[in-house]
Formats: sequence, structure tokens, C-alpha cells
Amino acid sequence: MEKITAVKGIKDVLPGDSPVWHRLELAARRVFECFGFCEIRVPIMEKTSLFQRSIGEATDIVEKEMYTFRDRDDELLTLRPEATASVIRAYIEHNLSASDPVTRLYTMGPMFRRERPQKGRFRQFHQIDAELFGDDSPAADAEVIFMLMHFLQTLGIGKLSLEINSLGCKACRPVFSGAVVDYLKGRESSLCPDCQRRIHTNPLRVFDCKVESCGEVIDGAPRILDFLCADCSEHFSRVKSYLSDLNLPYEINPRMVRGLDYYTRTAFEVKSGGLGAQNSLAGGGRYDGLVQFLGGPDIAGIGFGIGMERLIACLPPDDRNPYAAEIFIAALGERAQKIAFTLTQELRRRGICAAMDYSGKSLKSQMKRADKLHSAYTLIFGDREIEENCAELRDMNTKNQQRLPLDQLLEAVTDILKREVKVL
RNA sequence: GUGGGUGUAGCUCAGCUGGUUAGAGUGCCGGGUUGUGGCCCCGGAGGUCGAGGGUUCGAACCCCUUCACUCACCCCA
Repeated sequence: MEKITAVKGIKDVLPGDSPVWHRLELAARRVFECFGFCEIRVPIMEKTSLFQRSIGEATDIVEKEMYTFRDRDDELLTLRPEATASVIRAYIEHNLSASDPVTRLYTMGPMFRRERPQKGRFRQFHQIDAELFGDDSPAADAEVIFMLMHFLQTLGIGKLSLEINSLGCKACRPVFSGAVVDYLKGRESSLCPDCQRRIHTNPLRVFDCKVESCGEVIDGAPRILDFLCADCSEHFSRVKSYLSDLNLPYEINPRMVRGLDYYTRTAFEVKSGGLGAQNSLAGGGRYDGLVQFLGGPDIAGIGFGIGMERLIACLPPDDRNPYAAEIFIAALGERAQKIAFTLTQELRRRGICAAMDYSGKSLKSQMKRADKLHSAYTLIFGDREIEENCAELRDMNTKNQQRLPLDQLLEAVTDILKREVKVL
């Protein structure tokens, strides 16, 4: 029989890995909520047209990476390749701008892109995503960037580099694009085949090329920063000024262009060493026209996405046991086991992590089991104790054992454990 | 989509120029006091050597095909 495995590029998070994920998710919630962000949970699939319009028809994501299928009623649906589009859709659909002119939202979950998997790149991957709507001031840009950096620092990730750029707006970007195309066309023969193609499809992408010969051409190319209009230029310098006020080191990367069409003005990216070729941990930027473009009011927006798998790859390994029992009940013989069974469930009902083994193994193997579960206490009793109406409670660290009255086990154990829990 | 690398026990890997019942560590199960864990010792279970074909007296090892995983390009989180 053919073995059924997980789909290529889609991974399980096994019990040993889940503590890191929990830590990450909790840390994100704590930090983001300090900055006034509320969670929004958006669906994992949307109408295909949402992504086509927001991300851009000519992007790689839309052209060849989306998981798109026809629903039974012929509607085209797509597994989301990123979160921003869905958040904006929900923001518009539920008219969230009406209840608060400035809205801060975050969300996290799986995204899907059909790429060839490699280190740090999967077909189902997870992002933490934050979006700020309704504020086009440079302070909003700086706040969002600061929150991102603060979050990453909270997790103890070293060797972070923050790169920023301004991509201009509707007014100045086309002028720049035109200049770039003119420049590149004159030097087409010095470019790699990919870049020659890009001149016509997405000229700004040439800036991302890593081929050496292209690099030389790019070095001499027009720079977006020289083409910014007065407003964009003013905006960018104020963002930089805010970042400096926060003592946040950054580098200006005039070659940075983000892969999604909707970005305007501030764009940023956080990289980290030790991630292999996919060294981009997080990226984001401003998208002032997008809400309106998707049918909503003319509201500014800025946000970022963090790759959770990549983040975890930067984190020190977490060896904590995914489960630690507070008490293990080791019962010997049928009578004891019957009592132990109810006791275990009762303890659990009281919020105590109790564990036992139902298979009637030897005390030795039950003790081993208790040890493996890192249980703080083990309650031991068999026929002998039942005759004497008691049970032995062993402290696994000190090896001290005390007798507890069998007919008040639940109360006695709860009492002792609650006291311990409080100390912790 | 295009290249390179790797597929042997649940996991990490040995396996010399092809040679007989394919190994280790770890994990799992059991034993070493009759009812007491971690350390140590002993034993056990577990593998159609990714799959298919070929060469050969004989293939985990050589050849071909295929699949999977992985890294890189591309692109991005």
C-alpha cells in the first residue's frame, strides 16, 4: 500500500516543537497589545480576485505561486499567500474605519505559496502580521518599525539588520520607473537574461538581482531617493528622524524594492545571519492607496509580516518538555487502579496535571514513567496501603515519602499541590 | 521551472576494493530485591538497506530509471 505522507513543503509541528511556537505567539500578543494592536482572525481562503488586485497581476506570487482552485459553484478561490489583503478586505467589509479612525490590527497563521521548498522556505508557512490603518504620519511608520524590532529583540535574536527605503508615491514613482527603464535599455546587453526580461515585466526588480555584472549596472542606475517628490522626501526624512530618536540603528538600502506591487513610501526589511539564502526575517511597508483601490475609503495603511519558521530558526533551541506532570499516580493491583483512575480524573478536573498508567505495569516501570514525565510527586499505593487506609506520597526531588489518608486523598493531594503551585 | 547533494532501525548515523545471519549510539519494552525513578549492567523488539529494473555465482555497495528529501538559482516571510 502506498504510504501517505504530508504534502511537499508542508510540515508538521511536532510536540517537541510546540513550546517554541507557543512562546513566539505569546510574546507577539504581549508586545503588540502594548502598542494598541488587537487581534483579527481572517480566513485562510479568499476569492482569487482579492489577491490579484492587491498583490498585483505581474508579481511572481500571483503569476505562478498561488494555490487556486474552482469551487463547486465555479467560483475561483485561493489559499492566501499573505495576510494583508485579507485584513484589508475585512477592514473594508465590516467598515472598521467607522468605529475608529485609527485601527491597529494583528493576525497570525498559515500562508500558502507554491514555490520550490528550501531552507527557510515552505509551501505552507506561518506569518505574524500587523497592520495600522488611518494614520499617514511618519510617526506611524516609525512606531510600526519600532514595534517589529522591539518584538524581535524581546525574543533575544541577535545580528539583526534593519534596512529601509522609500518607494515614492503615485506621483513620483512613475517618473523614477521611467528613468530606470531608459537607463536599463541603454545597457541591456550587460544584463543577465533574467534582467533583460525584467525590463519589460517589472523593471524595479532588476535592483534585486544578485548577478555580479548586473550589480555593476545597478550601481550606476538612477536612485529612487533622488526622484522623491517633496512630500515623500519630507515623509522619509521624518521617519528617519523618529528612528534616530528611538536609537534604532538602520541602513538605507536604495535598491530595496518589495515583491508586492502595493507598497508606497516607506518600505523596510529585517534580515538575520545564519538563515541560509532566505535571510529575510520580516518585511513590510506603507500602502497608502491600497484600501481605496480595493473598494474602501481613502485610508492610509502600513504593516509588516514576520516569517515564523525563519524566526524559530534564529532562536536558541527550546528543550523544555512539552508536558510535565505535577503528580503521577502509581497504583498496584486492580483495586488500587480503580481508585487511582477516579482520583486521576478528579485531580485533572481541579486543574492539576495528573498522570497514571492504565496497563498494570510493575511499580518500577511506573516510577520510570513518572520520572520521564518530570512529575514532581508520585502517589504510590497497592493492597498493602489499602488495608491500612493510606497512600504514600513521594516527593521525586527529595525522595521523602509521607502517608496520606486514603479516604481523603483528593483533598490531601489537592492541598499539597495547590500550595506548591502558589509558590511557583 | 532549472541545477547540485543525500536516501540503511522511531531518531542520528557506521557499513573497508561487491562476499555468507546488515551494525552502533539514542529512544522504546523487560530484567538486575519480593512493591520505589534518574546513574550503571544485561536482555529484547524493531530494517523488503527509498522503489523498479539490470550486471554478477553473489549487490546496501556497480549501472540505468524513477520517487522522495535537501541545498541553491528564481522569488520572498
